[in-house]
Amino acid sequence: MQNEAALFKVLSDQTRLRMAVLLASHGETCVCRLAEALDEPDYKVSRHLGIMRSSGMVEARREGTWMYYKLVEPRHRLEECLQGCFRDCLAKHKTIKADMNRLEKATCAK
Amino acid sequence: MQNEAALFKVLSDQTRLRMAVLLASHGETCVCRLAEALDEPDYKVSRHLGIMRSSGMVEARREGTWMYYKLVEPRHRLEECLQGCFRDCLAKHKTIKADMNRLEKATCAK
DNA sequence: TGTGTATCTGTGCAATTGCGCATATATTAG
DNA sequence: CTAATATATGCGCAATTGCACAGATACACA
Repeated sequence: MQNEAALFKVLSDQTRLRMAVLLASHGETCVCRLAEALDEPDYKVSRHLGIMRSSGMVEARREGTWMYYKLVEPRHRLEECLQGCFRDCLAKHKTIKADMNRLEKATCAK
Repeated sequence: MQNEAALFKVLSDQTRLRMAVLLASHGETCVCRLAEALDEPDYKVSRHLGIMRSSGMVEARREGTWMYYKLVEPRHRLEECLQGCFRDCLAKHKTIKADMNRLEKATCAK
Protein backbone atom coordinates (compact mmCIF):
# COMPACT_ATOMS: atom_id res chain seq x y z
CA MET A 1 0.00 0.00 0.00
CA GLN A 2 3.08 2.16 0.45
CA ASN A 3 3.52 2.35 -3.32
CA GLU A 4 -0.08 3.24 -3.98
CA ALA A 5 -0.04 6.05 -1.43
CA ALA A 6 3.22 7.26 -2.98
CA LEU A 7 1.50 7.48 -6.35
CA PHE A 8 -1.16 9.73 -4.89
CA LYS A 9 1.52 11.77 -3.18
CA VAL A 10 3.19 12.54 -6.49
CA LEU A 11 -0.14 13.85 -7.73
CA SER A 12 -0.82 15.87 -4.59
CA ASP A 13 1.14 18.86 -5.85
CA GLN A 14 -0.57 21.19 -8.26
CA THR A 15 2.45 21.62 -10.53
CA ARG A 16 2.92 17.88 -10.87
CA LEU A 17 -0.77 17.18 -11.34
CA ARG A 18 -1.03 19.76 -14.11
CA MET A 19 1.96 18.24 -15.89
CA ALA A 20 0.60 14.73 -15.55
CA VAL A 21 -2.65 15.79 -17.18
CA LEU A 22 -0.82 17.68 -19.93
CA LEU A 23 1.35 14.67 -20.67
CA ALA A 24 -1.72 12.43 -20.72
CA SER A 25 -3.45 14.70 -23.22
CA HIS A 26 -0.58 15.90 -25.35
CA GLY A 27 1.87 13.02 -25.16
CA GLU A 28 5.62 13.42 -25.11
CA THR A 29 6.65 17.03 -24.42
CA CYS A 30 9.89 18.84 -23.75
CA VAL A 31 10.69 20.74 -20.56
CA CYS A 32 10.68 24.21 -22.05
CA ARG A 33 7.24 23.71 -23.60
CA LEU A 34 5.92 22.45 -20.28
CA ALA A 35 7.41 25.47 -18.55
CA GLU A 36 5.67 27.78 -21.01
CA ALA A 37 2.41 25.86 -20.69
CA LEU A 38 2.40 26.14 -16.92
CA ASP A 39 3.89 29.62 -16.91
CA GLU A 40 6.37 28.54 -14.28
CA PRO A 41 10.18 28.83 -14.16
CA ASP A 42 12.05 26.01 -15.86
CA TYR A 43 13.97 25.01 -12.74
CA LYS A 44 10.70 24.42 -10.97
CA VAL A 45 9.28 22.35 -13.80
CA SER A 46 12.49 20.37 -14.09
CA ARG A 47 12.61 19.66 -10.38
CA HIS A 48 9.05 18.35 -10.32
CA LEU A 49 9.63 16.26 -13.44
CA GLY A 50 12.58 14.74 -11.61
CA ILE A 51 10.29 13.75 -8.76
CA MET A 52 7.75 12.27 -11.16
CA ARG A 53 10.51 10.40 -12.92
CA SER A 54 12.07 8.87 -9.84
CA SER A 55 8.62 7.69 -8.79
CA GLY A 56 8.39 5.86 -12.11
CA MET A 57 5.41 7.85 -13.31
CA VAL A 58 7.13 9.42 -16.32
CA GLU A 59 10.13 8.56 -18.44
CA ALA A 60 12.55 10.82 -20.26
CA ARG A 61 14.34 10.76 -23.58
CA ARG A 62 17.11 13.10 -24.62
CA GLU A 63 17.24 14.56 -28.09
CA GLY A 64 20.13 16.94 -28.43
CA THR A 65 19.70 19.70 -25.91
CA TRP A 66 16.07 18.83 -25.29
CA MET A 67 14.59 16.40 -22.81
CA TYR A 68 11.26 14.88 -23.72
CA TYR A 69 9.05 13.52 -20.99
CA LYS A 70 6.02 11.26 -21.25
CA LEU A 71 3.82 9.19 -18.98
CA VAL A 72 4.92 5.55 -18.74
CA GLU A 73 2.67 2.81 -20.03
CA PRO A 74 0.42 1.88 -17.10
CA ARG A 75 2.05 -0.88 -15.10
CA HIS A 76 -1.07 -1.93 -13.22
CA ARG A 77 -4.77 -1.18 -12.99
CA LEU A 78 -4.37 1.74 -10.62
CA GLU A 79 -2.09 3.59 -13.02
CA GLU A 80 -4.40 2.77 -15.88
CA CYS A 81 -7.34 4.14 -13.93
CA LEU A 82 -5.50 7.31 -12.97
CA GLN A 83 -4.35 8.00 -16.50
CA GLY A 84 -7.95 7.55 -17.59
CA CYS A 85 -8.89 10.16 -14.97
CA PHE A 86 -6.36 12.57 -16.38
CA ARG A 87 -7.77 12.31 -19.87
CA ASP A 88 -11.45 11.94 -19.10
CA CYS A 89 -12.05 14.21 -16.13
CA LEU A 90 -9.12 16.45 -15.44
CA ALA A 91 -8.33 17.45 -19.03
CA LYS A 92 -11.61 19.37 -19.03
CA HIS A 93 -10.56 21.57 -16.14
CA LYS A 94 -10.31 25.28 -16.79
CA THR A 95 -6.71 25.47 -15.63
CA ILE A 96 -5.70 22.62 -17.90
CA LYS A 97 -7.43 24.15 -20.89
CA ALA A 98 -5.47 27.34 -20.37
CA ASP A 99 -2.27 25.29 -19.98
CA MET A 100 -3.04 23.47 -23.23
CA ASN A 101 -3.59 26.74 -25.02
CA ARG A 102 -0.21 28.05 -23.95
CA LEU A 103 1.31 24.70 -24.83
CA GLU A 104 0.04 24.84 -28.42
CA LYS A 105 1.46 28.30 -28.87
CA ALA A 106 4.76 27.55 -27.16
CA THR A 107 7.77 28.31 -29.27
CA CYS A 108 10.45 26.97 -26.96
CA ALA A 109 12.25 30.30 -27.37
CA LYS A 110 12.44 32.48 -24.32
CA MET B 1 -6.83 22.57 -9.81
CA GLN B 2 -6.09 23.37 -6.19
CA ASN B 3 -9.05 21.24 -5.09
CA GLU B 4 -8.11 18.32 -7.27
CA ALA B 5 -4.55 18.28 -5.97
CA ALA B 6 -5.94 18.48 -2.44
CA LEU B 7 -8.00 15.38 -3.08
CA PHE B 8 -4.89 13.47 -4.07
CA LYS B 9 -3.11 14.84 -1.03
CA VAL B 10 -5.70 13.36 1.29
CA LEU B 11 -5.06 9.99 -0.33
CA SER B 12 -1.29 10.33 -0.17
CA ASP B 13 -1.12 8.99 3.36
CA GLN B 14 -1.24 5.26 3.81
CA THR B 15 -3.56 5.34 6.80
CA ARG B 16 -6.07 7.53 5.00
CA LEU B 17 -5.86 5.57 1.76
CA ARG B 18 -6.50 2.29 3.58
CA MET B 19 -9.53 3.80 5.31
CA ALA B 20 -10.89 5.23 2.07
CA VAL B 21 -10.72 1.81 0.43
CA LEU B 22 -12.28 0.13 3.46
CA LEU B 23 -15.13 2.62 3.50
CA ALA B 24 -15.62 2.13 -0.24
CA SER B 25 -15.86 -1.64 0.19
CA HIS B 26 -17.58 -1.97 3.51
CA GLY B 27 -19.69 1.16 3.69
CA GLU B 28 -20.42 3.08 6.86
CA THR B 29 -18.11 2.01 9.70
CA CYS B 30 -17.42 3.23 13.22
CA VAL B 31 -14.07 4.49 14.43
CA CYS B 32 -13.27 1.62 16.75
CA ARG B 33 -13.86 -0.96 14.03
CA LEU B 34 -11.63 0.97 11.67
CA ALA B 35 -8.97 1.13 14.36
CA GLU B 36 -9.14 -2.64 14.78
CA ALA B 37 -9.12 -3.19 11.04
CA LEU B 38 -6.00 -1.09 10.55
CA ASP B 39 -4.44 -2.25 13.81
CA GLU B 40 -3.64 1.35 14.64
CA PRO B 41 -4.38 3.41 17.78
CA ASP B 42 -7.78 5.04 17.86
CA TYR B 43 -6.43 8.58 18.23
CA LYS B 44 -4.52 8.11 15.01
CA VAL B 45 -7.53 6.81 13.14
CA SER B 46 -9.69 9.56 14.54
CA ARG B 47 -7.23 12.26 13.57
CA HIS B 48 -6.99 11.04 9.99
CA LEU B 49 -10.75 10.69 9.73
CA GLY B 50 -10.95 14.31 10.82
CA ILE B 51 -8.67 15.30 7.95
CA MET B 52 -10.72 13.29 5.47
CA ARG B 53 -13.86 14.84 6.83
CA SER B 54 -12.72 18.42 6.60
CA SER B 55 -11.67 17.79 3.02
CA GLY B 56 -15.25 16.72 2.32
CA MET B 57 -14.28 13.18 1.36
CA VAL B 58 -16.19 11.46 4.16
CA GLU B 59 -19.12 12.37 6.35
CA ALA B 60 -19.91 11.37 9.90
CA ARG B 61 -22.99 10.43 11.84
CA ARG B 62 -23.24 10.04 15.58
CA GLU B 63 -25.14 7.19 17.14
CA GLY B 64 -24.85 7.24 20.89
CA THR B 65 -21.20 6.98 21.76
CA TRP B 66 -20.24 5.79 18.30
CA MET B 67 -19.30 7.81 15.28
CA TYR B 68 -20.00 6.26 11.91
CA TYR B 69 -18.06 7.43 8.89
CA LYS B 70 -18.73 6.84 5.22
CA LEU B 71 -17.55 8.14 1.88
CA VAL B 72 -19.68 10.96 0.52
CA GLU B 73 -21.66 10.50 -2.69
CA PRO B 74 -19.28 11.50 -5.48
CA ARG B 75 -19.70 15.20 -6.20
CA HIS B 76 -17.99 15.16 -9.59
CA ARG B 77 -16.42 12.77 -12.06
CA LEU B 78 -13.02 12.76 -10.40
CA GLU B 79 -14.46 11.57 -7.10
CA GLU B 80 -16.54 9.03 -8.93
CA CYS B 81 -13.49 7.75 -10.74
CA LEU B 82 -11.44 7.56 -7.57
CA GLN B 83 -14.12 5.71 -5.65
CA GLY B 84 -14.25 3.28 -8.57
CA CYS B 85 -10.52 2.84 -8.18
CA PHE B 86 -10.92 2.05 -4.51
CA ARG B 87 -13.42 -0.69 -5.18
CA ASP B 88 -12.06 -2.11 -8.43
CA CYS B 89 -8.28 -1.95 -8.05
CA LEU B 90 -7.27 -1.16 -4.52
CA ALA B 91 -9.72 -3.43 -2.70
CA LYS B 92 -7.78 -6.39 -4.11
CA HIS B 93 -4.57 -5.32 -2.46
CA LYS B 94 -3.04 -7.70 0.07
CA THR B 95 -2.98 -5.06 2.81
CA ILE B 96 -6.61 -4.23 2.27
CA LYS B 97 -7.66 -7.86 2.31
CA ALA B 98 -5.97 -8.26 5.68
CA ASP B 99 -7.66 -5.08 6.90
CA MET B 100 -11.03 -6.39 5.74
CA ASN B 101 -10.43 -9.67 7.58
CA ARG B 102 -9.75 -7.86 10.82
CA LEU B 103 -12.73 -5.62 10.18
CA GLU B 104 -15.12 -8.56 9.85
CA LYS B 105 -13.89 -9.99 13.13
CA ALA B 106 -13.81 -6.69 14.96
CA THR B 107 -15.81 -6.72 18.15
CA CYS B 108 -15.47 -3.07 19.05
CA ALA B 109 -14.41 -4.13 22.53
CA LYS B 110 -10.83 -3.50 23.45
C1' DT C 1 38.25 25.63 -28.00
C1' DG C 2 34.50 28.96 -26.58
C1' DT C 3 29.65 30.54 -26.68
C1' DG C 4 24.75 29.93 -26.24
C1' DT C 5 20.71 27.23 -25.14
C1' DA C 6 18.37 23.73 -22.41
C1' DT C 7 18.21 21.31 -18.29
C1' DC C 8 19.48 19.87 -13.74
C1' DT C 9 20.94 20.39 -8.82
C1' DG C 10 23.19 22.09 -4.19
C1' DT C 11 21.80 24.99 -0.56
C1' DG C 12 19.26 27.38 2.98
C1' DC C 13 14.69 28.69 4.53
C1' DA C 14 9.87 28.76 5.97
C1' DA C 15 5.94 26.01 6.19
C1' DT C 16 3.60 21.73 6.67
C1' DT C 17 3.12 16.93 8.04
C1' DG C 18 2.54 12.80 10.90
C1' DC C 19 3.48 10.99 15.30
C1' DG C 20 2.71 9.77 20.36
C1' DC C 21 1.37 11.24 24.73
C1' DA C 22 -1.74 13.16 27.67
C1' DT C 23 -5.90 15.20 28.24
C1' DA C 24 -10.52 16.77 26.97
C1' DT C 25 -15.25 15.99 25.42
C1' DA C 26 -19.50 13.37 24.63
C1' DT C 27 -22.68 9.94 25.70
C1' DT C 28 -24.69 6.20 28.35
C1' DA C 29 -25.54 3.53 32.48
C1' DG C 30 -25.82 3.07 37.45
C1' DC D 1 -23.38 12.84 40.54
C1' DT D 2 -19.81 9.06 39.16
C1' DA D 3 -17.76 5.69 36.30
C1' DA D 4 -16.96 3.69 31.90
C1' DT D 5 -16.68 3.72 26.96
C1' DA D 6 -15.90 6.03 22.48
C1' DT D 7 -13.97 9.70 20.19
C1' DA D 8 -11.51 14.05 19.54
C1' DT D 9 -7.72 17.38 20.27
C1' DG D 10 -3.71 20.49 22.29
C1' DC D 11 1.07 20.09 22.32
C1' DG D 12 5.94 19.50 21.17
C1' DC D 13 9.06 17.07 18.15
C1' DA D 14 11.44 15.23 14.12
C1' DA D 15 11.04 14.73 9.35
C1' DT D 16 9.56 16.18 4.93
C1' DT D 17 8.08 19.53 1.52
C1' DG D 18 8.21 23.26 -1.93
C1' DC D 19 10.47 27.39 -3.07
C1' DA D 20 13.96 30.70 -5.08
C1' DC D 21 18.52 31.66 -6.12
C1' DA D 22 22.78 30.61 -7.89
C1' DG D 23 25.63 27.73 -10.08
C1' DA D 24 26.61 23.29 -12.52
C1' DT D 25 26.02 20.11 -16.58
C1' DA D 26 25.01 18.62 -21.21
C1' DC D 27 24.91 19.34 -25.91
C1' DA D 28 25.33 21.81 -30.56
C1' DC D 29 27.78 24.56 -33.41
C1' DA D 30 31.16 27.82 -34.91
